[in-house]
Amino acid sequence: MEVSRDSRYTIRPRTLEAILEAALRLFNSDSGVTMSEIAKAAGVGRATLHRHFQNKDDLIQTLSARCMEEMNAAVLATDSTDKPAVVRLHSMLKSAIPLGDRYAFLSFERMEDEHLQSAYQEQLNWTSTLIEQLKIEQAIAKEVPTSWAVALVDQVIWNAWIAVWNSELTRDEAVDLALRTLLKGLS
Amino acid sequence: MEVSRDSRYTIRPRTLEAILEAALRLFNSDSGVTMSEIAKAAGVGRATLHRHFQNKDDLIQTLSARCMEEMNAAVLATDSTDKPAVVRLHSMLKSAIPLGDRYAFLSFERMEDEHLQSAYQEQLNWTSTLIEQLKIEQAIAKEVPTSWAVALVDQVIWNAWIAVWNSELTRDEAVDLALRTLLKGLS
DNA sequence: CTAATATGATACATGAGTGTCTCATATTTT
DNA sequence: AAAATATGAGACACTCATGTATCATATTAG
Repeated sequence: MEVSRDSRYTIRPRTLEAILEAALRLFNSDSGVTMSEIAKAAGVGRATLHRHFQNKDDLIQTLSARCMEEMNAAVLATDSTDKPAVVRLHSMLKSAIPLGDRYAFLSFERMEDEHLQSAYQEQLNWTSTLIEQLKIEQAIAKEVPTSWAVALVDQVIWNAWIAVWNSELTRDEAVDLALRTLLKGLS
Repeated sequence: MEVSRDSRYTIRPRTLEAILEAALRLFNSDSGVTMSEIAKAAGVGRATLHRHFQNKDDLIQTLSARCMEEMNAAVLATDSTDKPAVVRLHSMLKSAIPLGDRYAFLSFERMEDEHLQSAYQEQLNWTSTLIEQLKIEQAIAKEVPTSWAVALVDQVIWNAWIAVWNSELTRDEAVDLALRTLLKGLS
């Protein structure tokens, strides 16, 4: 990985991080950002961007892959299949909410790359399986469509991340509120 | 209202409807649609678009105003302040979910127009007030931040509309599921 | 039916974002 | 310190969406 467009140059770690960090932030507030804006926000020359990424799609793809890896690593690191589904959901939220911006980016951007798309689908399937387990353990009702539950989980994670980002809630408060909302609603 | 850019021409009702309908649909799937794409989807010449809308912002603004009116009319028509808050929430969902695409458009697009922005803020305040009433009537817990509840209502409406649009749920099923999710979560 | 006029198609000008290249400079490596 | 090399800045060409103007045609109004 990390193959630059122009093989004559090797991107410096700091440059790469600055670009991806700025790109993630800007894409989350406006999917129509220009390469110039990203370069400026990253404190990097516009030419450097084009030196290492063929085009915007290439940048998005690299960013998507990065986000996917981070999410998978974070969630799987704390997951333990043998524990009750509610516990698994809680630790999943605890891992995912701090990475809410990554999560949202993956949801928002349309992925043209097939490999990435199937990886994302796998992530959705992971959540589906967890939902099914929650149903078996009667933590959530059978009548609730799994697709509805999966979508709600996605949105609650995003909600929680926003709240933390706005300093409306602490990280732990957001996690608890998210779990509570999923299991018991607002009551 | 309905003042065209070029005062020499008066837009025909069918043309206006076709444009706004197509624009709403396309904007909801990609905020970066071009005027050409909108014209094509509306079955209208590109020139006609420019004849009646100064620019894309003008189109978005007109569309926003239209959506705002529809939402307000639909929600206020069935609202009755004297009824229990849960009943009001239910009828609000019933009115709003079929207009989910309008609702989402208003949430997604950043409104530069001050008048529209304050109108939208007023809508959010309306929801906030309803949430407060729900707290007083102990339908939802006091500890839940109102901002969290408002955001959740927004997202659940969008969720429900998507489910209906995908034919995963009937309109009534979606309304019930949305209400249930808000009040009792997935359990 | 006839006049008025909104629309479609086309051509054209403009501006913005993109992508490439070059060279001086800053940074890293040895 | 010296060599290697990644970066920044600027100039350039290219593409595409935007916006305007014109004229023939279709639609509507009288």
